[in-house]
Parts: sequence; C-alpha cells; structure tokens
Amino acid sequence: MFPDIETQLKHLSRGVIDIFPRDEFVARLDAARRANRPLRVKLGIDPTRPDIHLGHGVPLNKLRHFQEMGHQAVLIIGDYTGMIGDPSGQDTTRPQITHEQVLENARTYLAQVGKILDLSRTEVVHNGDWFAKMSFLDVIRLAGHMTVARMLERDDFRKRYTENQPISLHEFLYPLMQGYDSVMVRSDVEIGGNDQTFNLLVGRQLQKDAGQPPQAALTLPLLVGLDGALKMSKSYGNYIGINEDPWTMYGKTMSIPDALLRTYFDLTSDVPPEETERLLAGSPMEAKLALAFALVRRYHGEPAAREASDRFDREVRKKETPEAVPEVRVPPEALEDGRIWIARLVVLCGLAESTSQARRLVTQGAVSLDGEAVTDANLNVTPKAGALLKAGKRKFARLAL
RNA sequence: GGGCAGAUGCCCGAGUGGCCAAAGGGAGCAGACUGUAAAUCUGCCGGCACAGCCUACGCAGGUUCGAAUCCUGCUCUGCCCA
Repeated sequence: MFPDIETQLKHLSRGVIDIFPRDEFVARLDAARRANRPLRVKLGIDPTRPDIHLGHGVPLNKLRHFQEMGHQAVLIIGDYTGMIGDPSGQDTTRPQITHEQVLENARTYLAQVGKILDLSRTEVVHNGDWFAKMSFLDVIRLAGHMTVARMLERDDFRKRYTENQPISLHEFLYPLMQGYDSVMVRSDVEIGGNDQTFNLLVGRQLQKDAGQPPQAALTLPLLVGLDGALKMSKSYGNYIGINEDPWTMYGKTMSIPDALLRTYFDLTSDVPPEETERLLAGSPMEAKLALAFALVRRYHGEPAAREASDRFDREVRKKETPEAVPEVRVPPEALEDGRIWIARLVVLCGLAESTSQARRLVTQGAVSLDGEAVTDANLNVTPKAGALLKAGKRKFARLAL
C-alpha cells in the first residue's frame, strides 16, 4: 500500500529544513508501512486573515506530499489559537481578533486549501472543540507543563524581553495550545514553518507527558517573497495570493528573482523533482515560464494557465499591444477647442493618479499617443476616436469620443 | 498616581530656528539594457495648466520677519517608579 521508505523519504523531505528527530521519523514511516497503518500528519492553520498566499501554501503543499504517500492528513483549524495569534517570529504582540472573525476566515480558507489538499481525504478539526470545554483549572494544569526559563530561551521572546518590549502572558500560552492540539489528535508527525520549531517541540513534550509516543517534527523554510529578501507576507506586499486572477499570478511569478526558482519549485509547485531538475539545468527564463504555468494550472486550471502564458508571450515578450485595451470616453466638456492637455488625458484614462505623475511620465518619455511619442508635458493634443494612448510598457487605453 | 522618552512623507529613518517638499534606505514608477514583469545601470518618486503657487513633519494654539525644529495645552505609544 505504501511506497518503499526510500521513495517516501525522498518525496517527503523535499525542501525540508529539519526533521526532529530524523531517525524517529524514519522508524515511524517504517512501522506504518509494516502495519499498513497511515501516519497521522498534523498541520495547524490559524485563520487570522481572509486570504492565503503561496507562503501559507508551503506546509499545505508538504501535507499534500504526505497524502500522496498514502498518509492521513489532519488539518487543524485554529479557531482558538487564532484569537491569540502565534507569537513565533513576531517582535510585537499581535492584535487579538474575535472568534466570529476567525470562523468567517476559516470558511474562505478551506475553499482555498482545497486547491492544494485533497479535502475528501483530510480530517478537518477545530481546536475550539476541545479548548472551549476546558476549565480554568485545566488551563492551569496545562500551563504547569512549561517553565518561564524555557519560554525565554526562544529567540523571539528573549529578544523582546531584553529589549524591554512587552510580552503578554497569553502569548506564552500559544505554544502550549499548539502542543496540546498534537495530544488531542494523537499526531505522529507535525509540519510547520521553521519559526515554529519551538511550538512543534512543545507538542512532543506534552505528548510524552500524556503517555503518547511523541510526534516527529518537520520544519519548512519560510517562503521568501517577490522582493527576494523578506518572507512572503501581505503586509510587505511581496506575495502571490492563491485567489489572485491567473494573469496577475502568472505575472507575479515571472517577477520573482532567478535565485528563488529552486525554492519555489520545491516549496510551492506540484512539479515533480526530476522535472524540476531538468528545468533548472536549462535557461532560467524557460524554467520561470514553466513555474508560472504550473502555479496557475494548480489554482485556476490548465486552460487559464495556457491563456496567461499566451498572453505573456504576446504582450510582454513580443511587446504587442494587448487586444483587451480598456476603452475610455473623452467627454466633450474635457475638451477646449477640441484639444486636451496631455497630462489630463493620461489621468482621465486612468494611466496615472495625478497630473503631476502624468507630467513625470511624459518627461520620462513613457507616453505615446497612437504610436507617436509625446515628450512635451505642456502639449495639448486632439484626441481621435480609436487612438491608442500608452504610458509605460504595461498601461494602455483606447480613446473614444 | 508620579517620572522619563517618543510621534517626520507609502514604510523605515535623519533633521533641532532660515540653505527643508525635508538626508539616507526600502517599496513603487519610468528609461536603457536583456534571457522574463529576473539581474544591472540611470532618472523620478505630495498636489496644482508646474521656471510659480498651495498643502505637509501627531492635534490645537502661541513666540518669531521666519518653525519639522522654541513655548503651552491635548491625544496616542513605550519605558521606569508606585
């Protein structure tokens, strides 16, 4: 039923930073295969935001790998943990959000998650199912499994502590909650980002304390965003959203730095390892095109991917004018003697936000009207119906009267 | 409750009476080049029919010929003491 251990290991450790402890993990795989009993592989997600991006998709992708190897995926919706906010890697306390918000986000999450995981074979549970039932005494007992000194060993907490940044007491509870989840679902393996290592190890301890065999912990790198430097995050604006339209997704993928190609193939795509190696050995551009195609195919389907790819070929590589140029009507009252100031026209067509900005575009040689470059920022032009206004390489408008 | 520190443009961050639409970095935009919307280089990067004017340095006043810079009050944030 299960592939041999070699095959499993190769597949499951792709892109992985660390496995704690590796030999236990291998032993688990082996035991599972012998007993013909799938491993329970846990991944917790906190729906603190309505949308997920490729970075969130990294552990989901890994969970998918486990599914492909025949194991049982256990997805924990952190409706309780989400209210605290994981302090991992944070330098400030996160704002707490309401339970309703979390549940609402969770709905949209699942729809997106379904594009990566096979939800029909995934066990989905909410950790509120057990946390909501705990009494204060239960909480105190849980807290008794951890010492302050151990908490402060963590880099993020220690840093905040020594720098006199506040640490709320409830933040200390987070790792315990995540660990307790492992006990409740009797997890064999937990997947998490590199920044979650501490939390994953707490899970091992709590399981031992509860008399369960401790889970193996598998950590993945944080996905670097489009800028090639910071981790992918909505607040840095360097993300590729799973819900984004095919064209945007394709374009954003084409704008990742070459150096990130391997990482993206390994962590975000469903391109098999052999194919990845073949692509990476060739031209970076071809590889990137293949990556963009694979990502759009996964989230929007093959036809959408083909369409985006064709369009990219025409509009970006061959610099052809897109066929779907928005048409903008120039109202008569905007005209004076049939003419209009070029900067005003550019703004009117939505190609710039202010006349100052439009003026800059003109001086920088970015604007052309019907193929003719406009470089005089004070010029008044006579708009003709059907004329093509262009500002930069990617902004077009077709005039109408 | 008391004391101290801080609040600057999209973000980070310099600036302590005129030379400040405000250094530097990041993001963004444009141009060149190219193998792509990669990398690199260069320029731009508050608004306005723009060699000028207007608005802006937490908020409200004040001092001054002149304030991001000085004074007063307020708001918010952090730290320390209680």
